[in-house]
Amino acid sequence: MPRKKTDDTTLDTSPPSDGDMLYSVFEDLCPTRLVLDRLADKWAVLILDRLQQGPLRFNSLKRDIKRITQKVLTQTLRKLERDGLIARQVFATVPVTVEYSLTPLGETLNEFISGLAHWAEHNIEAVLAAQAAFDAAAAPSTPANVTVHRL
Amino acid sequence: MPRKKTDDTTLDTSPPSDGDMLYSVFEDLCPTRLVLDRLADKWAVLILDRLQQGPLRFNSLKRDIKRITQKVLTQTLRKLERDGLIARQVFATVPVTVEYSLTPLGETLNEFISGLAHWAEHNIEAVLAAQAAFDAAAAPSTPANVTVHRL
DNA sequence: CTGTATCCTGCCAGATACTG
DNA sequence: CAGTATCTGGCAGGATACAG
Repeated sequence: MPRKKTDDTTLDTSPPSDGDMLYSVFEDLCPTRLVLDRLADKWAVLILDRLQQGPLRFNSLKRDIKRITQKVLTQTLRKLERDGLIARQVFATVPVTVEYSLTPLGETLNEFISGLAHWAEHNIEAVLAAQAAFDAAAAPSTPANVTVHRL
Repeated sequence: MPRKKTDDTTLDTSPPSDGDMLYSVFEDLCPTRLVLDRLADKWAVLILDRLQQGPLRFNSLKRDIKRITQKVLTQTLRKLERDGLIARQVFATVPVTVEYSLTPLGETLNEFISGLAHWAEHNIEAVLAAQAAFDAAAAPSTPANVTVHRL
């Protein structure tokens, strides 16, 4: 069976379509949302990151990205290929060889991811602290000198 | 009932934990992943964007972000609050009033989102073109002078 | 107004088996 | 080696009802 066109994760059918603004995050066909949806995919980011160092074969990726299944790896690679972020090259060796690499477009996106990673590492402390504070306030299991009575 | 500590979407229990690298996207507790997981949330980005113009009340957000349900709005606001990205202020008016606003941390993150939006709008043409080319190659329903025979 | 509590449903990741 | 096909369970997200 030939490759089927899997239109999922691209756009959803927005029934009411009550909007009259164009190209907004509030619209379903917003470019930002499309990109965000790609970045939303944990595995996609992992793959993009992995390919930063150069082209890799299918099983190399599978080995590197531990705990990813063949199916999900294939699906994610297809999506990235479809978006023009990675390139797929087949070599007619005896057991066929397939190599994946970043396209120029994929490289520019990767730069953004790097920037985001930088932000994340720079601010992770603050986020973690905020979470701890929030949790402490919400669930004071034993906040300080408070005695908890249980039946 | 007091607010419960909802630890979902924060970290998952990684059973094998086969990694010996620290702070990598390959680790589950990678800062980048944490941030990415927030951005992955469609509604979260929408809220962050909405708050860019200033503080908003719960129902304002609900009205602005069409098609979001109360439950999901509340959940998302809690997550963002927990991460220290937005602040929640309660006014003891007769029907209680609650206002949400960006924290400084949230504002810096928003700048990154803006950058990403810029990239998206700049490159959406290329992505769309790549998708069209991919689909055409994968599903040549009637690519050119090809006759399709059906029973 | 600003939530919480339930129930319900669809979709997607994971596991598994098979193929060129 | 690099996939495809199929089944399944869990859970995020929607709808709805109710409450302080």
